[in-house]
Amino acid sequence: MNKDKSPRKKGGRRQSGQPTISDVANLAQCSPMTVSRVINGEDSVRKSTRDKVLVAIEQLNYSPNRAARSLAGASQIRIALLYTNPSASYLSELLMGCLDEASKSDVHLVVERCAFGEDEEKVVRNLIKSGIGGFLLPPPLCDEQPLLELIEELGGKAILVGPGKAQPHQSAVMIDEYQAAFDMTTHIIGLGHKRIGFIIGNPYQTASGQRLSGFLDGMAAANLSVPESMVRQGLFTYRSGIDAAMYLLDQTDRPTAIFASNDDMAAAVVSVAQRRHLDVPLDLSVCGFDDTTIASTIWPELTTIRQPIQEMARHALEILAEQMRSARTGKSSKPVHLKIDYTLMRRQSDGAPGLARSAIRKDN
Amino acid sequence: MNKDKSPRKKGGRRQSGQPTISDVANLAQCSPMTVSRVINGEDSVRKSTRDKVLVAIEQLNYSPNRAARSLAGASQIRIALLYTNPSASYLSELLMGCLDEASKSDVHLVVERCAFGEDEEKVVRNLIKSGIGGFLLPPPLCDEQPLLELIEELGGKAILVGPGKAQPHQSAVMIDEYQAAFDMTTHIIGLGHKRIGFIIGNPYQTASGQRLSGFLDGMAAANLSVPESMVRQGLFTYRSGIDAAMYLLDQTDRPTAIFASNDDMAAAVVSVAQRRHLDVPLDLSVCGFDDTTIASTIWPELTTIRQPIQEMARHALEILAEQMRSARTGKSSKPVHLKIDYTLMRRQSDGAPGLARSAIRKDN
DNA sequence: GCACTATTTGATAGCGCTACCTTTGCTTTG
DNA sequence: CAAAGCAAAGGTAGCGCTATCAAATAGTGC
Repeated sequence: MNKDKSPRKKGGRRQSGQPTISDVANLAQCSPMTVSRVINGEDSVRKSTRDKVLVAIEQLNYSPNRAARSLAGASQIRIALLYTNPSASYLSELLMGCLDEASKSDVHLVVERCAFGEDEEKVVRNLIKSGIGGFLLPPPLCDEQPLLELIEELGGKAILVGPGKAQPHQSAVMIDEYQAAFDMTTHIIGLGHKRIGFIIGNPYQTASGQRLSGFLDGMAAANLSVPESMVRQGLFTYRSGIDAAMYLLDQTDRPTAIFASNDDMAAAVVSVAQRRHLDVPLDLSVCGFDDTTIASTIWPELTTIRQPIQEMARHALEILAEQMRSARTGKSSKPVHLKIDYTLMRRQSDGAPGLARSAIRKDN
Repeated sequence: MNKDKSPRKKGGRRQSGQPTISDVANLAQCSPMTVSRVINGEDSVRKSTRDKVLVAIEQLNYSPNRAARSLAGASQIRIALLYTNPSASYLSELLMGCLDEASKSDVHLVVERCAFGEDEEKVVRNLIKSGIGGFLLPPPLCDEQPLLELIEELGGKAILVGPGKAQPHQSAVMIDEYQAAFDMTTHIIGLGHKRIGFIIGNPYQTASGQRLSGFLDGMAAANLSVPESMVRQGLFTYRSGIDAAMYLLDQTDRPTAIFASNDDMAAAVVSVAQRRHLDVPLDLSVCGFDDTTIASTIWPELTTIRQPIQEMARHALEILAEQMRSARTGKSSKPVHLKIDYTLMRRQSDGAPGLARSAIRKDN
């Protein structure tokens, strides 16, 4: 009946001007259903047909209408992104990644604050009751065992973003914290440092332990000893970084480099050093971890480890959505543990120790 | 295959279990159409009927299905949130507010990076071509006249979030920058300071001028003079804050308080002060503006002005969506300029001018 | 070749809602 | 009292997509 590009017949209420699935079908000379199949990656479409459809999609610059899709498909997967500590930069990157993927895979994303240990349970219960089936948990929530158990008990699915260590029951997207710390340590050693201080992160987050191990093994691998006085506990906060830095720099044989388990503490180290008129990086190299905003705000900017948080978020959402979709059709799926590559961001806070540097060309 | 426990007649594909508009209509003994009218606040419904419907809605705890709504209504308002400088904390707050409101008012939100001055035009053109009708512009994009003109020219609508100054053609949601700076100045004076330094923000952002005026007028209102040596240009960056702080503190009669036009620069002031062994706030009070993450990360935490960014974002999106909706039905609407209240966040970086040590200790 | 599964494709019928038009039930008037 | 006017309610037909099932086509073994 409806022939073609006569855009409106009587009763036509179309307005968006966007091409529809039928437009594509017409161009590709097949039925809308087939186009739908191609879009949804079903594999019962012959290669030649699929290609024709793909070409038509490309040509029309078609993109499916979300509203129609979720109406018809009754799919509407709903996922909550829980957060506690609004470490803003982390959160916003996370958000960007999630948003992007959510709109791509047609997931309804709900962002909800979930105060650590407090009303946690209530929040989760409410969300599940309101139809949320999946949870995206960034640190430190992803390290909280009771929360994970609660979600599982209530029939929700969870995926962990950036946990220090993978859990057997939940999927996770993470970087190799241990390896990253190891690499950073090796990098510092490569600069010529031998006496290197380390500030441990919050002991309740599993990542802290991984980073510490990475550091220790990195030192061991270079046959460097780590006296007890060169390792100090911190809490991931700037304050704790100040205390730890003071302790480390008070040692009679002070370190020529300090590797802090996150950027906030590293920034604190820089501040303490400068108060003591130690030039960073000339007198003291400082390295952080995470590449949060503060790392590139302060001066000198921090050499640190960057996690591709946005990418991780995207993957996490994708995996979770996929698992939920297959769960709906009865299939159960095993937890996936995806490791993503990190980057060592070389900036201005590190260099060869002391005089050695001025003897060497100062080109970096 | 097992024929499932189909609780419905064949063809019934409902799954959500949520009540639909027809359920409400049945209960209220009227047609779905009437219910729709009530939901949409049309006024051609008799009071008695409307009440019956309202009761039914309440009873069933009905809420309309967004997907169906936007499919049928062909509404689907699409708004892009453009950003340049990923000042993460600002962005994430902005995002949270937008997300929340977007899902409430059924707006499709697209978040897009728009490099300052660079491919700006291309980004905007593409977005408009892809059906985006509205733009949410946070600083510094909201101060860029060419961008505003481009959007208007292409038929898009824009709303400015936190511009220094309202534009006659665009709606805006903002705080009173001038008044906030004035208040902060008055606050500092109230602490007992007389010699107060000021660091100006990036001269290309209109907010900078507003803040400066607020400061100057605040000083004038207290009959305090502002020697030229007490005001220094900055660029909103930490680096520029360091330079400005050094300049101000190098003056023979150095200030007892410094008010920086944003938190990054204020943090830099603290750092410089500490390097010179000036205690903050005992020897020098420091105040910032914006309440970004760094303000509460460093030690001492900064006293600063907090904008309720989330709330502003919510309002902005709401206003823009409303304008777009009415624009579609032919009505045109005047730009709205909404002023939101800010808060002076009192923290640890300010206090009465210290009497104790006036001389600079220069030991280690 | 023919019956008999696989594999692909197509037709149909909605998903829950609203635009648009028609009908109903009153008032207004001449 | 009929013609007309108007407000309130209902009916119909999709919005763009997918679930479901039926049809067509291709692939198999005897």
